Amino acid sequence: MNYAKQIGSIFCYLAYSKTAKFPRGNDLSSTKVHEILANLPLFKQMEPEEIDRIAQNTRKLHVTRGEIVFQRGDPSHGFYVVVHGQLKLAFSSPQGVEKVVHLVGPGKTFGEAVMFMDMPYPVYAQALADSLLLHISRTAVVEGIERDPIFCRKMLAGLSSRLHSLIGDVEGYTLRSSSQRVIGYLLQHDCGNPDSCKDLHVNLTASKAVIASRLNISPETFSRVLHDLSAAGLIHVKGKDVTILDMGKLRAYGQQ
Amino acid sequence: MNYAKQIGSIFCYLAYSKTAKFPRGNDLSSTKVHEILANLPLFKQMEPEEIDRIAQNTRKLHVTRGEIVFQRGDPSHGFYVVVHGQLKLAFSSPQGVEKVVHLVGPGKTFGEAVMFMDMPYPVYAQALADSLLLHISRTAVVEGIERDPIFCRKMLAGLSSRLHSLIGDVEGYTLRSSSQRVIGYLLQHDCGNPDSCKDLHVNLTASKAVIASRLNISPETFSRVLHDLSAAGLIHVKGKDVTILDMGKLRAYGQQ
DNA sequence: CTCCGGCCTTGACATAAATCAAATATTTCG
DNA sequence: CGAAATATTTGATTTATGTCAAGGCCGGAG
Repeated sequence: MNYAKQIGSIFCYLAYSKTAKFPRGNDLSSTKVHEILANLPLFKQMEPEEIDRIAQNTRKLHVTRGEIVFQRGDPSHGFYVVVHGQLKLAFSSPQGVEKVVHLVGPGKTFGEAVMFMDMPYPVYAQALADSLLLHISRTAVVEGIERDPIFCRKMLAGLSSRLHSLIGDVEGYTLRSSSQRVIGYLLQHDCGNPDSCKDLHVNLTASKAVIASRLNISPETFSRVLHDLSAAGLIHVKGKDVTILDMGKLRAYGQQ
Repeated sequence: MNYAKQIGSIFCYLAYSKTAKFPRGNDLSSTKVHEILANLPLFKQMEPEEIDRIAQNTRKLHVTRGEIVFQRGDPSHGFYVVVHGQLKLAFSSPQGVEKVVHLVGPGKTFGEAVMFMDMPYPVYAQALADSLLLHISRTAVVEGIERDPIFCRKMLAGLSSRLHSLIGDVEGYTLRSSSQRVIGYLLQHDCGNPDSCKDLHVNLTASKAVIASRLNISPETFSRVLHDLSAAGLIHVKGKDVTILDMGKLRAYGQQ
């Protein structure tokens, strides 16, 4: 069975050189909200006038690197879409240790779950890079659900898949060693056909410390694991570029 | 701030002496499915004829202690309600180590999330005691969603709260020590007003080994933590009965 | 009652991974 | 460009928790 698939989605924050679903170079702040929304899978099926209704209740949000979008404990009034940039969702212990739960990149949404409950955010959100977000208000979503069962089903599907990936995370945290988690993370890039991926190039989208936290290991351990895998000739690391030299052996290494 | 609330819901499987929402002594297999459904929060708002429609697509399921309800990898065709009894959801590593993700007791549901995706179960379900389950078919749910936006919202709320509690679990696993997790588990029984809970009695609903697995610690460590807390005069343990002797100190002990 | 088998506890020991500390890279920015 | 800040690596040490092993307890079967 496919190891990467077993591991689930702890490891969904690698990116080939260009993942951007939105134009990058030009001025996005002038892009019509409607356009962006219409391109999200969540709204794909919607009538234009419905999307307009949503757009009416959507506001653009520019955040700079390091900026906090919301704090743990804040009340939720809607959910967010990342147009470009990257954010982390994390909590910190009383002693100040930080744990990254999730990394969110372009085209991805976050905060849906909290929106549906009368509960404050259990995590905080911080921008890892200057980013453009959309904030879609709860009322628009609730209306959308009343009106459109398909939208509702998509919302359910979205939550379900988030839940599924969290289960994968829990499995990783509880059942796998630190090196297995790192390997699973790298193998996330497994393309369907392993044979065609003899020499796979991978790009870490965040600082190694952040990724380490996401994998629930210390930066030191992360560094050491990468070192060991390099020494074993399984990967090659140059800065944020990781080349998988031997997919099969890497997968096998993770199995034991 | 309230520690137990921070910890979230790793720890939702303690029970006061009687939690049963369903009659216990008499023959439940003759109870009308309709009745049981109508008492679930999920279906509370529904018209009787709608509930009938659901009941039409529901089947009763008797399982005996140790029986597997579904395996990891099985396809999902609906979700389950526990009428009475108890189940565990768990996965096991290639090396055969088992990790309990969730304990499900009377009145609770499981398997909703997987139902909404085209994915096999990521965990398996096994009865910890002889149990009566209902299985509600996916088609009934999908129909219900089409027809009734309120039902849809409740489904969303249910998934959201599951997600929320999983986040709490992740927080526990990654940020707390083993003794903190045990304490959080015990404090789950925090009633709203701490002053009125000077002497709280708690009952472990599953074997200590299962609970230890749920908390992601070895049975030995679990035993030792309980021992230490007893030695410190914070709790008193007699078999599966745990008495919290000093709530405040127990909470403080967990804080550091 | 009393014997058996599964659970639980306790102790001794092993170990993965964290922490601490210091040396290098790498990036940022005046 | 070059200095300061930040990120990463590497080594030495500590520590929490797991593993192994043995003994005790308790509840059910006979």
